[in-house]
Amino acid sequence: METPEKDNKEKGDKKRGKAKDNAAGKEEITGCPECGSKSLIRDYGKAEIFCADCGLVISENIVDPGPEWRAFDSEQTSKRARVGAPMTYRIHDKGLSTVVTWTSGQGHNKLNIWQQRTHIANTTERSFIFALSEIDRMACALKLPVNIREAASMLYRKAMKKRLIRGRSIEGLTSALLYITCRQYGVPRTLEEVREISRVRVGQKEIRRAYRFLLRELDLKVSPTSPIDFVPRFCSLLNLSGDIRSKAVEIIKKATEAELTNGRGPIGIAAAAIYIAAILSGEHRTQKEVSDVTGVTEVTIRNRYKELSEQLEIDVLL
DNA sequence: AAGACGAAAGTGGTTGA
DNA sequence: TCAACAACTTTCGTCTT
Repeated sequence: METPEKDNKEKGDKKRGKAKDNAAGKEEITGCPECGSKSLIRDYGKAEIFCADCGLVISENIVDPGPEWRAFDSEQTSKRARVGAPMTYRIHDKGLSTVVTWTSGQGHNKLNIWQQRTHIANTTERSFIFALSEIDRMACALKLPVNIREAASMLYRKAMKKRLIRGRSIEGLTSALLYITCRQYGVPRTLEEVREISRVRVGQKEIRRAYRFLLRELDLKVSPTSPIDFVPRFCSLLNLSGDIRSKAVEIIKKATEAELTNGRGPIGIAAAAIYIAAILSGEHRTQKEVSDVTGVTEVTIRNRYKELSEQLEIDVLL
C-alpha cells in the first residue's frame, strides 16, 4: 500500500514536503490528551503523531486506516470500495501464488530436470521467505511503520533479481536494507540500534559492508543525515517536552549555518543540541542520560556542546 | 556521591599518494 | 597498499555541586 492521501478538500491538508525542512510535511489536527493543546503534529513521513506543546508522542506507528481513493457521495463509496487483501511486497510471491501440480506421463529426464529446478527454486525461495520475515521482525522491533517495511522488502526483491544475494549473509543484507530505508524516509536509526536487534553474530562492520555494497549495486543514494532527523525520537526517549524539541532544532539550524556541523557526526550534534536545550528549559538531563539514549559518549557530547555553546554564544548556566 | 570536565591514548574509517 | 588524518571512544584523575 502506498502512503495514504486522504480527502484534501480542507486546505493545508496536503502540503507534503521533504523531511529535510522540518516544518514541511506536517499537518495540524486537534486535541492532545495530555495537555489539551490543539497543536498536534501528524507526520506520516515519520509515522508519528505528537503534541507540539508537551511533546507527548501519541502514536509512533500510525497506519492510516482510510482508503486511498476519494469518494464524494455514497454511491461512489460503494462503487470504489473493494474487498480482498491488498497486494504486498512482504509476502514472498506478492500474495499471488499459483499451485503447480504435476501430471503423470512426463518423460523421466524432464521430470529430473524439473525436480532439480524446483529444488533450487525452493531453497532460494526459502531464504527469501526467511529474509522477509527477518525484515518484518526487525522493523517491528525498531517500531517502524509498514511503508518502510514494504520499501525494504521491495529493495530485497530488487537485489534478488540482480543476483546480489548469493554468498552473502541474509542478516547483514536485511539489516543494511532497513538502515537504508530508514534514512531514505527521514526516520534514521543509528547503526548501533539496527545491530542491536539483528541476530547476534552480525557486527556493525558487516552491516556497514552490506550497506555500501547495496548502495553501489542497487544504485541507491542516501543524502547525509541531518541531526534534526534524530531530535524527535531522542527527545521522546528522554521524556522531553516539545519546547525542548523545537529549541534543539533551532540550535541545530544555527549550528549548520555557522558551519559547526561540518565533518561532525550528526548524532553527536543532535545529542549536544538536546542536552543544551534541556538545560535552557530547566528540564536538565545528565550527559549520561543523553549518552545512553543516543549512543554517543559523554565525552563527545561535551565536546560538541562546548563548541556549540561557545560559537553560538549560548549561555548555559547550570 | 554524582555529575561535569578534560587530558591522553586507542580504535576504526577515510583519503590521497 | 600504506601512511596520515579526523572523529569518536575509552579510561581515568580532578574539580564542582
